[in-house]
Amino acid sequence: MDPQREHDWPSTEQQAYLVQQELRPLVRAAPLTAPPRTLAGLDVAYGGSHGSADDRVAAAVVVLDADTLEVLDSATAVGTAGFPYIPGLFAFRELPVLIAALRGLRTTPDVLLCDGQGLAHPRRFGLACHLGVLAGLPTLGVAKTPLLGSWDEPGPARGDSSDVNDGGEVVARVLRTQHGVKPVTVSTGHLITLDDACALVLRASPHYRLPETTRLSDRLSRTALAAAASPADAGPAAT
DNA sequence: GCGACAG
DNA sequence: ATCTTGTCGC
Repeated sequence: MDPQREHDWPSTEQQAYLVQQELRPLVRAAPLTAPPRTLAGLDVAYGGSHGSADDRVAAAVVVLDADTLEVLDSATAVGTAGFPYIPGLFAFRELPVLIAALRGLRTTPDVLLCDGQGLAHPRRFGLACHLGVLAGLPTLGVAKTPLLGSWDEPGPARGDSSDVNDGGEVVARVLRTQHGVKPVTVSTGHLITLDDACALVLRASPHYRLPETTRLSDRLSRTALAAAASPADAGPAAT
């Protein structure tokens, strides 16, 4: 009775690669069917001892009016990070709790603004693509730092941008959301064009480097994590 | 082979 | 992501 199997089962990491390979063809490069009326931001906060593969996490989703950026709906979920942080496999770490949070919404957002990459990924299937396919909604990725690719430094003005190239294709765009700030990296997730994705990110970032969707979901996920620290946690909770 | 590497 | 003091600037 060896503790190990005789046969070499695929490692968890290898299985994750296979899942991405299977799901990637489901991504649609189609444009938005209509101007979005609502935008949703998603983020995850981590707590407890870091580095561990099963720490406490809290996810938050905040739905905003696409024009006024007024908060229309929000939901949170707490859980466990059952997957380590591996660049390229980031989605497997945050997806479960993010999906749980999404299920707590009363409304269905028109577009999901994800905290990370979409197409700008080694296998062209980052978190935003993954989330788009699973939720069946238009998604885009807005990352604070690029994961790969090369690009020219964009101009200094708000709205200035430059295409990110990787392997001979444009996979993202670095976009200056405020004058003089470090650009964010925007890439398509699902059912949206890169032009529309950048326009939405810019519209959602009237005051700061990061869009309000990201800032609000970041804040909410942290408070949700703190609130769930003492009591025995429950499932998704709507606000 | 070596280094880099979303959050 | 998270751990953290002081510091620059409006």
